[in-house]
Amino acid sequence: MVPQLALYLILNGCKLARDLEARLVDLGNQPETLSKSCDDIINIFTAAKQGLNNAHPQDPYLFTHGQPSQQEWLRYGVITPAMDMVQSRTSNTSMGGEIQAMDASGSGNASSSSSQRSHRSSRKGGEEKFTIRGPAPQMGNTDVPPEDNYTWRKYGQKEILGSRYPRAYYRCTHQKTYNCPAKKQVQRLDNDFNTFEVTYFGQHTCHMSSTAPSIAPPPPLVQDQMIMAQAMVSQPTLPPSSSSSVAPLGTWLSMEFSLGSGSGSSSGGRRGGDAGASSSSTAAAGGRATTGSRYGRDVVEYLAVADMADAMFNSGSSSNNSMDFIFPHVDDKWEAGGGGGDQDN
DNA sequence: GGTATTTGACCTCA
DNA sequence: TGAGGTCAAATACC
Repeated sequence: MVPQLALYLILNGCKLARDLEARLVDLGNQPETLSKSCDDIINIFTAAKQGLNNAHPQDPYLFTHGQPSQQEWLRYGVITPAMDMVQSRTSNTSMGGEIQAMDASGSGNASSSSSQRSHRSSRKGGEEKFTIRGPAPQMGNTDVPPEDNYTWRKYGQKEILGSRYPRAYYRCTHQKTYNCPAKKQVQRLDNDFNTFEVTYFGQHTCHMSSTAPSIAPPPPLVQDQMIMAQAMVSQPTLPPSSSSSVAPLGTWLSMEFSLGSGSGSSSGGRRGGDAGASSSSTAAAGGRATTGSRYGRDVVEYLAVADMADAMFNSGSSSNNSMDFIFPHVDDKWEAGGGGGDQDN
């Protein structure tokens, strides 16, 4: 029996390879990018291989229960700082699955001196946070942070001392309506323009409110699972020689799944016309960073994500391999020509 | 008109 | 005191 997640990784590795092949001509004069893409693919297959090697015959579906134990992670052979991070997060997950604690900002490569600085909020009360990293879209608008199925409103941007790129500040769109304290900061890495570092603060309470929209954003558990998948891809058990904890092409795969077959949140947002042209706040050229999506789209996206996550991690006894459910979406996306052009995140 | 982003000013804290 | 974080007026888009 093959762990489903290993299959997932293998398939994603194949897709990354195909993607690389398709872009080979364009990247012919970009050895660094090529090298990076190769690393990504190698990392994914390495993780998959280790997963296969460490899979226990009696435990074909490792993540059936959604929240694997430390032992399960270890057995799977993919325990890494990121896994540790996820593990700590899941272990601190309450019934509602809210984020309790996490700070992985120091676990990766030092992105910038400023990023090591404590945030204002953490100065105040040690507000819990967690950081994830991933590549900016390589096609289309590369300035938009990845979609995470919550709706965010940008409320500020700041040049950070020692950082080449500004930091953008977002808070939950429902902050006022539902008193949701969730926030996030998005910043490119100094040494890697193509990589975003997204730091989340606080817990989303908007989906808990009895008056909140009937269809809420994905439950944190789903997000945990998504992050697990990201971490699997971005933090395979490779020697720490890969100084970067970033996995450019693959890290946001699960995020991209959330885009479903649509053209990305931008098309559903109020700036549909800016699709593909919305820019970061720095690229002032008229566009705007559309970080959130309207609920109308979120509904569809969330349901798709939830179903896929469920299929990925909870397929358990089903003989009907859920991967068939998952990857057609991926294929759609892939075949959409890297459809990034229309995607806003 | 409603909702979003931009951006300079202000606030907070180490 | 200075850097990071937030506010809020101005502006843009639907």
